[in-house]
Amino acid sequence: MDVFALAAMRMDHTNPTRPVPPTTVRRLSTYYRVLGAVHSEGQANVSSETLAVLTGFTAAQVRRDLAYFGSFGKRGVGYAVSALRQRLASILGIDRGWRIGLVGVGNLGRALMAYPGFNNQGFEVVAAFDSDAAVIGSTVNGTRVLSAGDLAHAVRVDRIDMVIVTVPARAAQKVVDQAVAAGVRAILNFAPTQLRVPAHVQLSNVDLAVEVEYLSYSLAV
Amino acid sequence: MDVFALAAMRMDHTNPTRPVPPTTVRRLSTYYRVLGAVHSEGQANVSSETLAVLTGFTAAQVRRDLAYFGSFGKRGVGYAVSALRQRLASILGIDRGWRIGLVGVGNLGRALMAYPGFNNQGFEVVAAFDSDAAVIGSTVNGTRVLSAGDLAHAVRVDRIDMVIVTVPARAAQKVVDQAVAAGVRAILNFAPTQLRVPAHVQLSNVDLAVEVEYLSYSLAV
DNA sequence: GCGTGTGAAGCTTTTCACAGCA
DNA sequence: TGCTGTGAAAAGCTTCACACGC
Repeated sequence: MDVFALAAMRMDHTNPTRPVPPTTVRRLSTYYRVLGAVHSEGQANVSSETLAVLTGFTAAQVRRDLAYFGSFGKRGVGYAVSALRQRLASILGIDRGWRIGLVGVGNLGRALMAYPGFNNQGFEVVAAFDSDAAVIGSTVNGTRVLSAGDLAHAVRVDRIDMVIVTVPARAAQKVVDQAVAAGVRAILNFAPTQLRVPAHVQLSNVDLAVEVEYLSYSLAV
Repeated sequence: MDVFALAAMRMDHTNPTRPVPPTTVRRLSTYYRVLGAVHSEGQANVSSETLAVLTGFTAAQVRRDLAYFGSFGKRGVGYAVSALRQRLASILGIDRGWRIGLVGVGNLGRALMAYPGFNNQGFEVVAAFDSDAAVIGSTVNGTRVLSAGDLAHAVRVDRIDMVIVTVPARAAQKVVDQAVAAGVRAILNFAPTQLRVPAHVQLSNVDLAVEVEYLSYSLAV
């Protein structure tokens, strides 16, 4: 492919021309979810104003967010629900069947394995891991639980792209080191601790205490 | 108390003089957590640079964040670990023993009830609720599980300040309406749906799908 | 007429860089 | 000397408001 073909690709409204704010990417996820509801109600088109009501964002935000990826709405009409939903899936990469390994089959790990939109919508938990002999060998949500020691091997054999970490904080870095050494490209960390990963590995953290404490602050003011 | 006493209160470095960015409040939560670790290592003082390494934020962010609430560090020395930790607890309001009701005792609800820093650190889950007869009456993490129908009554009798919602999306609005009508002041919502609450009620949402999809986007780019 | 797409303005948040105090 | 606290600059993000195309 030559340089002109590459330039054409960039012009076809599949790739953004300007940098996309991280805040926008996080909102895309919510648009995708509510479009599912709109779709199952049989609506063919939806306006930025309606999406604003359904998501809690503003209409201007909705239009700006979607416009990063091309002109996708029709003036006077709105956005085609089904096409927009597919487009968002493609942009978010959740149409690729990412292969996920989940480490730590406690309550949080089980909750995530059963979460609507995790094991189905574009993600497949292909293996789960734990260090508790009472859990190893059992099946959770249709996925076999392996020994934590098998993580590196399984990452390679099962071609795991992403690891979700739901182990206690003290065990998290070791898990991540093994996963990274075995070639994992992304880590989603739920353990309340700061993890170190090489620059080529994507890391996101979810701290379950942050939002409660934010609410506590709001009440206390 | 006269107007001068009130003015003095505002000058005593307990209350911020400038508006505090929400981003700062969310980071305070992380400072509080890592200060616990620093404290148990016996460190008396800690610099903004060290806090930056431990949290993944920048040293300038740390100093700016803490300075919203007063001059709390010593130049050339850093921040007094123990005093800063107590101060953050006071700012975040997590020294007040907020009384929490948790609705939806599935895996996610159980995970939160067992979460370090939830049931202890300043929050007390005083009652849990579910609609499943197989769970009602049992005890989870030392808390009795009541019928979801008892929510409004329990909010009043047990003086519940905050409700954590870990029910399926379709059941969430009803739970919130009951809790709000009974006088709850804050809602922490884990259900993937947009909730409506009156302006005087604080609402925070945690969407567990957002960060996985953000990682998916990062991998797909 | 309706509702998108987007310059421009406004606001928020981060980063820089250094004066000033222990 | 070391490290905080903070003006000022830069970067990032949201909102406004309206031209334009369906």
